[in-house]
Amino acid sequence: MLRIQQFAKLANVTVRTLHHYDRIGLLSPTLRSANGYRLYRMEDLAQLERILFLRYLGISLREIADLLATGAQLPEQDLAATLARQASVLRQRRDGIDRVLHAIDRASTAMKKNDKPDWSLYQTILEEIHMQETQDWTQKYYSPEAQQAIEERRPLWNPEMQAKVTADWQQMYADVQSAIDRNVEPVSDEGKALAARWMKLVEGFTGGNPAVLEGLNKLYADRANWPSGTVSPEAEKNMPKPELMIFIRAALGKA
Amino acid sequence: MLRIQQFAKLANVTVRTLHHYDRIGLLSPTLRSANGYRLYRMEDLAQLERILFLRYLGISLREIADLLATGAQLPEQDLAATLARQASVLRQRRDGIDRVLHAIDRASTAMKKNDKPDWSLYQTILEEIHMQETQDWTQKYYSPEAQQAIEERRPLWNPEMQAKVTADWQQMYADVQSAIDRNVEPVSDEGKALAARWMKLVEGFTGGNPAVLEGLNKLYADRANWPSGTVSPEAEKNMPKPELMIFIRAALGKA
DNA sequence: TCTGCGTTATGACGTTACGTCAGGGTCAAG
DNA sequence: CTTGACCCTGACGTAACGTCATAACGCAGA
Repeated sequence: MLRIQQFAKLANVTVRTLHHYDRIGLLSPTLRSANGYRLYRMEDLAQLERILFLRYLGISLREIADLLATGAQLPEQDLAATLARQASVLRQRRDGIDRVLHAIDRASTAMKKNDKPDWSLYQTILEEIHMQETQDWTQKYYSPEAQQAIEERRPLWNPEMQAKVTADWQQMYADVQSAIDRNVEPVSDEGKALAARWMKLVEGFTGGNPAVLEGLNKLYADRANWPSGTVSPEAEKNMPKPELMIFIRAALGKA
Repeated sequence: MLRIQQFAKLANVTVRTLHHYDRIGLLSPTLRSANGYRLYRMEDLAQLERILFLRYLGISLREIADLLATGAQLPEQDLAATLARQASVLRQRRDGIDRVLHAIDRASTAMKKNDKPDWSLYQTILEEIHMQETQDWTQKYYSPEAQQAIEERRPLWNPEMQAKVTADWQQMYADVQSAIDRNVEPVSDEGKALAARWMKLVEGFTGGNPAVLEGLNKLYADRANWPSGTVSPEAEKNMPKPELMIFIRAALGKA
């Protein structure tokens, strides 16, 4: 039975933080004394520590509340698994920083050799930073295994490759649209051929890994919640229209 | 001559961000068109990239503005040095994450062996996280060399060592206070002996490294700006009173 | 018993770095 | 001459607390 300050000291947080967590319903003390004082127990400390760890991972208090609410039901068995998942998040972050460090190194040595104008120097570094930032928020969609798989295929993604893939998809969309316009049946031979070609392109990104595919689907399903600006206006135009997706799903016999 | 959206796209930021930076005076376009449109030049892009990089390092926009204002005067010569300093910040962060990862690992294997209550599991991890967080904001006081020196001496710091050092300092303060109470002259033999003992204790932390000592002094000099809560109430009591410092400085012939 | 200091509670405004409308001009194209 | 795509300037919203302000609680010493 600890009063708020004692408790705060144990967990290395401020009293105000505990007040805040109480107010937003993230962590309320198990009981109040007659005079209204918050009284915490060791049980609360364990919960608070879970919270603080998740906070360290960069998860918002809102999401932490959700995780803890739904996660509390789960059997304790996967505590190790959870820890492993969280470790993988940290590894991602560490590797991201490492890549930025390498970018700095490259820029630094490049600068020593030929005295380039310094502005192009930051260019590459910031590119790396931006990649890392966008990657950061996709973490919640991909499983650790999927992320690792993506990571392994990363070296394959250079600008020209990127350009070719974009062109391929453009052609793909055009062809499917054409099929729809011509009232081609999804289950026809042409429809099935298109679907096969589509899956082939998807495989180009997933590398045939089902975990990656699953993450990609989750990511797409939640596209309403994408932070605005993640998809540039021109990329927006390059996204498949829903009717194309419906056609392909039909051709695959999935709906 | 780019208009705001074009410019934003080049730097991978939103238009709103540029508006914000303009308003707070962090980055204003070199000129405005007759109709009031912001017009940016490549020169501005270079500046923005410097800003974004510093932002990535976790520096507040306010501090970035200060850095850029004072740093602009400096000769360009130390661009490489600046970059090196910034890289060292990132290395610190990466290593911090690494330590947390190791803590997770240790906790994880410990859990596999004997099924400890899981709450003690997070304890050690969070200790590591907290250390890393406090270390994070001391970065601005210590030079990269000093930080590295501290890092190297890190293994020496275990809890009992910590306890002994604290006790030593307590005794030190008491003895100096006693000397002051007895009206001992700072320049007397006793005063000089106390000062020598004091410096010896300081050396216990600095390891005799002048860079570390300098950082420590900066840190102490700016103690008015320490985020509240960094020093726990009891540690507060353990801090040397200003008169003690004055006595020692006098004994060292520094004032 | 009164006084004083430390602790606690609630309420409310401040902060950082923008996001997100709202209301209203600009400009080239159809 | 009206779109549609950009641009402007407010101005309020957000997240996770920090920082007072005000008031009651509690315990020790005079």
